[in-house]
Amino acid sequence: MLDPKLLRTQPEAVAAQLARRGFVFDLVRFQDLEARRKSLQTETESLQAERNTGSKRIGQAKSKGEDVSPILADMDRVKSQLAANEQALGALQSEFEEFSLGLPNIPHASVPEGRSEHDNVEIRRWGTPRPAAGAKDHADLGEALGLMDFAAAAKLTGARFVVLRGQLARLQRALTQFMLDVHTQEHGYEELYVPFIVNAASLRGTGQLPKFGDDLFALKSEQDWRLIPTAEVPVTNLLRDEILAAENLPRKWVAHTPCFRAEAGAAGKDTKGMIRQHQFEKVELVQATLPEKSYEAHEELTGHAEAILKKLELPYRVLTLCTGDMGGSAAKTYDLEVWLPSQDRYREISSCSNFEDYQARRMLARYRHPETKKTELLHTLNGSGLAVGRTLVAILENYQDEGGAIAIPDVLQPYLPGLKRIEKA
RNA sequence: GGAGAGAUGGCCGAGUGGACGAAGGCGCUCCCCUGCUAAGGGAGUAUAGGGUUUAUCCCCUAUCGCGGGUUCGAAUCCCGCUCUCUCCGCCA
Repeated sequence: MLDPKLLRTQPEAVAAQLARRGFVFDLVRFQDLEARRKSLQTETESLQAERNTGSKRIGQAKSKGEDVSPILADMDRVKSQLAANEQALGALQSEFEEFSLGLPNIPHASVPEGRSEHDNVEIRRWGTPRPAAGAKDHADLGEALGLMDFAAAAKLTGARFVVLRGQLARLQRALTQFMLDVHTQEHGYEELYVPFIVNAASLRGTGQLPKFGDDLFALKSEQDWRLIPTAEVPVTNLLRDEILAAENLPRKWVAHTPCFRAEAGAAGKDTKGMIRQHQFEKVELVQATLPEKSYEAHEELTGHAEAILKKLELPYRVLTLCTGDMGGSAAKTYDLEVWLPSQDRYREISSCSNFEDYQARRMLARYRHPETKKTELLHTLNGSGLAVGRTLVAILENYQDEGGAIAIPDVLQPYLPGLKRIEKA
């Protein structure tokens, strides 16, 4: 959510900033809503004040044994007027809220302007990509090994699921544990396990609702519950309605969870293999920082995700997402893309974003300013560190040999004692 | 799943229709006193929204788990829900 004061005082400037994303801020509608809100709210609140003082006078008069009927008659008028006002104000406020929740974040000044993924800006590369020639894709490799079974998953559930077997299942577990260990032991994150089902308030807090509900799996239960699309949701919402002490900042959390995505708009995309699944494992990094520290933290957090790729010796590049490709809640996003030889290109494996106070305002995540003693909004950040399923894909493709066997990266040896290669049994 | 009890500020806890945004205590902050320590005295100490303002101040509104209702007036009465605790059952 954007700062309502900013919206009120500088609506044109906000509109110009959002236009960089290609978002059309309806200035006329906003100013109309705002004008109606202001007059209706002040009017309603003064009626409430009138009612409150009137009620107090009745109490006082009664205790003195005086006649209260003249005041009561007056209260009758206030009451009926107030009822109408409160109803109108409530309706207006929900309209206003819906409008504000639909506004995306203002992009940071350093974010390149652009319309689509083609306008993203590559800022660095690491490693030497192996040539595409002769490289099999991960699905062919995995199936040939007999360790990756899409048909079985289709029987159990449907398309966009997979069954991993044997050493591949074990490799995924090793990867997860490796990532968690690096982030907790080398990067200072606290490890969490969190619910994989969340309520609507949590999804609103991080920005998945109200606009992107189609991407979520909803549970058929009494409660309004959804499967998490990312650990970002439960982890960041730990901050919801909290006021942290400044000395406890930054908070750095890492959590491994499955992620569930309906992939509503992805029909026909990445239909083969494990790239785009309804369910995948991810290790997620989340930070909450002082506002003035968040960009520093953003670079740091991105580096933490990169560290995993480096240790696994997987070639990758880093992009700054352009205004048009960035998620609505983010002020700035770096994507990490890993080299996939079979596709002869880099594919997203991590997305690291600074949300500034956009999520914090939605979820009232605050800290107490040590000098002013007032509450201020935190800045929140997150990034994949990394998407485990896609990391598995990258290892298969980058560590394959001519015979279709997969070498195990050195750094995973402690997690897979004795296993040097995965090959057909 | 069944039965019962409960939810009040940072914490404990009082409050069953009117001067209650909420006693009292603890904690915390500032000041005073005290030659150190201990003790003592005073003041302050929720959040959000709005109005006003350069800002502070000030004013208004809302909030006693959440949502409705009754009433001139609700922490207090009524209805629904959520969560917590205890016992029983079941279960990893």
